[in-house]
Amino acid sequence: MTPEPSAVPGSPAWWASQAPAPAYRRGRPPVDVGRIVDMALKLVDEVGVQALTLRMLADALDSGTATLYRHFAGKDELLAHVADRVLGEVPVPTEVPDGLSWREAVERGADAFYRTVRRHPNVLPLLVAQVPVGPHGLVNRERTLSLLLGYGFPVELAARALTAIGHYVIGFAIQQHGPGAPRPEDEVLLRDYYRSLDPATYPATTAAADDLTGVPLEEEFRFGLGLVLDGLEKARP
Amino acid sequence: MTPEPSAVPGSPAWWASQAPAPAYRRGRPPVDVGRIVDMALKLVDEVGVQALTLRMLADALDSGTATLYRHFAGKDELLAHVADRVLGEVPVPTEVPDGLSWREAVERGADAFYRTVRRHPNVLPLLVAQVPVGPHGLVNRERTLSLLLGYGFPVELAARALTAIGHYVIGFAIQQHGPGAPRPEDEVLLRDYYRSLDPATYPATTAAADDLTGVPLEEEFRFGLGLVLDGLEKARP
DNA sequence: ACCTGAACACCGTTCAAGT
DNA sequence: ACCTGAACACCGTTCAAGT
Repeated sequence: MTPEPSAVPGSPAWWASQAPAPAYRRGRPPVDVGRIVDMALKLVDEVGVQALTLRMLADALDSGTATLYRHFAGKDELLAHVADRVLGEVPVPTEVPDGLSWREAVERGADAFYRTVRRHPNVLPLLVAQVPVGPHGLVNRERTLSLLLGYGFPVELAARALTAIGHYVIGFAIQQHGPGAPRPEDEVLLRDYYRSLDPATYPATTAAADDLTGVPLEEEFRFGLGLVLDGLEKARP
Repeated sequence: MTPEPSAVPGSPAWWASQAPAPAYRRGRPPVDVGRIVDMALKLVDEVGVQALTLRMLADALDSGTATLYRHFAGKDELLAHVADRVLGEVPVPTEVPDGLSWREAVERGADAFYRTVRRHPNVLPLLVAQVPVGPHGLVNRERTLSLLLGYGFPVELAARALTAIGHYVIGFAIQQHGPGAPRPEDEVLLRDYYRSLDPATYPATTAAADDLTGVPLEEEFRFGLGLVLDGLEKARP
């Protein structure tokens, strides 16, 4: 009945096996988990997940790679903590805000989530890879669900709304801001690329070139979110 | 005026620099690009992007890693072709289908896209990483845009609808089917995990445990897609 | 002219030896 | 009892030597 040792880092079984406060560490270790995760996030923000090296991280902490393995089973596990660390930055209200309609409150929540992940675009591949069930992910889910329930959503609709909106925000963010997305200065290149296509073969794409690129991202984000909220409005009892 | 040599594989500039039919290869090489990409896709389907090794791929092709570099500049470039290869499997209608409302046609298109990427869950991280502007991605975008235009969508709305729906499908698929998503047999574990949380701390999550897990995925997919389409219906002139 | 064995630099991970 | 230098196996990539 030992906890599954091969649980995938980031999976529910794995998070469940993680001690909330690692009791095996006594005294004040020279590097603690929080410092490692903070520094890892800083480096991921700078160079990306791929380019982050455990040696690089260890050097930045004035330590060695072997030391990291005293706190984390491996790179994947470390990255799962980095992802949850970012979710901890999302400001999720703890109670139903006064004088806001459900729609305004949900819009505000989705917006706060979006703005947080935009600050950490290189972390997006980690967030998209799995359903976030780390400590901060759980708290955020709980607060958002009870917000919806507080607005009178039936449990089932609240659950589905949460999934739909979460998917929308993450899906939008990674495709617009993730590593590999066109950088702002490349947007004009993408437009030129669409324009340079043969209009005989690509009539619609060349005609829509200006609408497919260069649209202010906030606006595009709000447009798609608005579609989802329109749909939810219709689904509400 | 040489083509940017450091263009990121998969980016517009990079695809633009790719010759449609590599003219530098004369005669019949023992391994051609198509065979490499097909085999790479097969291996990615089996073991995932991370675990795919160029040595593994070379062995499967009875070749050596150095040979692969005669056809691709590196692993990233190879993977960009794998991603576009999958987009080539999506059946996108070439003209407005008879007797279908725009909503039915769009629903059908999103569904076809969803079913294709579900067959290649390990490829999802590649699709999500960048706006797909490879040859097949371009053709799919063109056909879908002209479908919407054919139904009378204004150009701008068509472009935004395409982006919103594309984001929804990919975002949903990677979070439900991508590597790291709970496997079907783990769904019950995720439910037990939610249920096992302290109801005092997580009242909403424990109450919604059954609605957050085990929902048939087709149904959940259609629900969220329906929301977007409801919104589009409202936005149509 | 095209292919490739063998090497290179470097990665994640481990462990015996330090303090 | 805790930390870590140094090594290990293996990765993506390169190039000189083959045919």
